[in-house]
Amino acid sequence: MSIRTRFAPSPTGYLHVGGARTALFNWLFARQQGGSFVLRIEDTDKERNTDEARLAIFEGMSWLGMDWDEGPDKGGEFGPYYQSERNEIYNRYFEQLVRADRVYEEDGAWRFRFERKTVTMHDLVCGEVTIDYRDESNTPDMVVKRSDGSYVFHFVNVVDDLEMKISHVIRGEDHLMNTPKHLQLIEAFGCSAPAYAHIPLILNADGSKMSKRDEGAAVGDYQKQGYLPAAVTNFLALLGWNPKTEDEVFSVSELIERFSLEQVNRAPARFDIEKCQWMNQQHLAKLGDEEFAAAARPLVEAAGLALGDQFERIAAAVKAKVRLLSEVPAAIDFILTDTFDLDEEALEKVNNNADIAPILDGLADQFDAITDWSADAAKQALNEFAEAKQTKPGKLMFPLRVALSGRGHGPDLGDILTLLGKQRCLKRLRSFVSKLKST
RNA sequence: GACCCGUUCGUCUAGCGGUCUAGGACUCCGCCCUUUCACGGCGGCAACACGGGUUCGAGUCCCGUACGGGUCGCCA
Repeated sequence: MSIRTRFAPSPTGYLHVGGARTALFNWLFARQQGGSFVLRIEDTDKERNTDEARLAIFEGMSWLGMDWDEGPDKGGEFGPYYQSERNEIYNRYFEQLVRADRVYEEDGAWRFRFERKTVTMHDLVCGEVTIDYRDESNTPDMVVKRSDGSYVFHFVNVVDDLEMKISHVIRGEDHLMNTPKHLQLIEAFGCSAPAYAHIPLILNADGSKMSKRDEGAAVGDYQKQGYLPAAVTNFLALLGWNPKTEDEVFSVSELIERFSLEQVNRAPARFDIEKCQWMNQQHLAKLGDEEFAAAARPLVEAAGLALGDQFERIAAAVKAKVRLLSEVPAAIDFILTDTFDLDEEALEKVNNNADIAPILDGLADQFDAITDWSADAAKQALNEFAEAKQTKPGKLMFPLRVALSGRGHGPDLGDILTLLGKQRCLKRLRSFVSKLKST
């Protein structure tokens, strides 16, 4: 029996992180088991479907690195993979229900007649769950075909999973109560059911249900804010699943290797953006300089900054210092351009030392005397100067940092000195001194 | 309301009857490293929802209560 999983979103909005995580669990499981991962678009709600939403699904999936073996634009043995194109198949299955007298008409719609008995499912995550269908008030016969002739979700979803030979249905817990309905339908078709695994939902930080519109709900936003797909994947995987080790930072292939449905939790998890950012920082730090520069480039360009020919080195100087790639432009703008803001707080800190202006002025002279500029040469000059002034070099480094970069945080001072070069350092130092005097 | 599922630090979680004076991670705080900024290292604060059982022994099993989530559509 081959392992086949699927992700079956409906194109009615952007790709939601909850949906992405469902897709991820299916994808990880399929990849680990050497099975197939199918993408099926459930576009039966003509009113709400949009092309934009359909594209957002493809883009989100691709960005996160979840490739599908069968699906739209890819084809496969069990297509078509848009439900809107599968009507003949549904008609066939519906006829079967008619012949077996399992459906009846009501107001033009067709209802499926449940068997009035208890239905037990064996969920891979939730365990054994029994629902009593003898209680008719709680489980009214469900509509499978609308009065306009179209089929509803429960029907098409079940038919497609059967037709596409899906072996494991991994979906959100919001479908748990639907499963006995699906089981009854499958039984009526005389087929055997796939295995089910219902994974807990993702909640907002305050514990409320996470839905569209909520902060951090759209996968596309993570891309815009400069998250690495591998970091988001890693974070999402750890929400409701644990790898049984104390490590938390995993590459995608490590996740595939370790994933297991048995280790999926049953309680819903809250979405903690702080930890997600930390995770991103961890993944960012593991990148090579070249990779990091390539990942940061589009965001720096989008900020309207000219890259210059030293971009890779400049970007590398802040690699271990940012949590999000979107922080990169503001972290290096003072190197790429000469017009940048002076941080008031940092300036105030420097001004706390009333005697600093003449000292920095003297340091500028010292720098000016350097013929062969380098970070080491500049630091040596700084040391000698500090000694002459009977102060510690460390005392001068923060003011120098602020003078050169306009802020208190940033790349290593040595990197700043090198990347800026002698002339720009001198100019900034002098102009900063004049600002100090005038304050 | 009915029916399901759940409940360990603020958050993500380890724990599957004794090894738990409950472990790890994020956040926060302190120290160290760093002549600067970070990274990093070390340490600290902080949890078994509550009440009954079962048991020699319960965070771990059972039952209630409370709380949270889900589902009750001709949406998916």
